[in-house]
Amino acid sequence: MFSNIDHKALAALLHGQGCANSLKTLLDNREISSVLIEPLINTILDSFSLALSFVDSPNPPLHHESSSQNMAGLVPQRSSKKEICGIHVIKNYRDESPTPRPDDGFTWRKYGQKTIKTSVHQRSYYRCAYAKEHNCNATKRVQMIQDCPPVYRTTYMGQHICKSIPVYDDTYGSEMIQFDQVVSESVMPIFTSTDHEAITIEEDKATDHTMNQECDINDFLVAYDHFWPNEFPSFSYGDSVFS
DNA sequence: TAAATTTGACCTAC
DNA sequence: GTAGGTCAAATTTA
Repeated sequence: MFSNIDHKALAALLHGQGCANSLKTLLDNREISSVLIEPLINTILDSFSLALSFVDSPNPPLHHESSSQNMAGLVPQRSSKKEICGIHVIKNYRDESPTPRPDDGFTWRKYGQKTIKTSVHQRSYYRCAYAKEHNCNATKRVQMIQDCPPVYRTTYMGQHICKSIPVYDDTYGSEMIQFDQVVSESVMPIFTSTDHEAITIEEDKATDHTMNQECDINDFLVAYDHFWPNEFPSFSYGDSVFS
């Protein structure tokens, strides 16, 4: 089952989900008041930051002091999530485009490919192209998880410290991640980019039994084809910006 | 010809 | 012993 940290990350996400629901209710009722809305938005953003921090960082930042009290009880601490050589898994994205998207804002170099026992598809391994020059430890794994339509899972690991220039507008920061709507209580919330293009986040284990068992509540999938045709909402992770 | 990719071998954790 | 991850030589591509 989930670790204590996973529970806290989930709790943070659910907290943000609840606030997103409240925000939606306000908007539905045309109660467009900054006094009401801003605290909710701040709390939602903090929920994301905190949830990510449980996964990624021993010292998670809180972007909005104004709402940090709302997250009382969700004390950040070092994630107990699976580590490989001290590197934390960061994100999984599901790419429903015919080919895995290479232009995620960083330059990658393929260094390996393996047939995975639990999947008929091979898994490709990439590391940052500047791994040696800048001692950047960022890596990613790309694996097809479905033939029709082609679906790829990309798992990002480590942090980019190479300061490579993201393809997408850097004006998006972590604070630009926002909830647009919440589909249901049983579905993870939806990210949107700044043009409000919906990005579905699915909990992985419940739906993908063909993959190997690397995913937990912290790993989620994003429909790339919803994501990439528009400006990718880069989000900060420590000193890195993930796109 | 340099850079990128492929692929079999090797290493390590379980 | 097995499986996943990485290395590095060989091969391909621009």
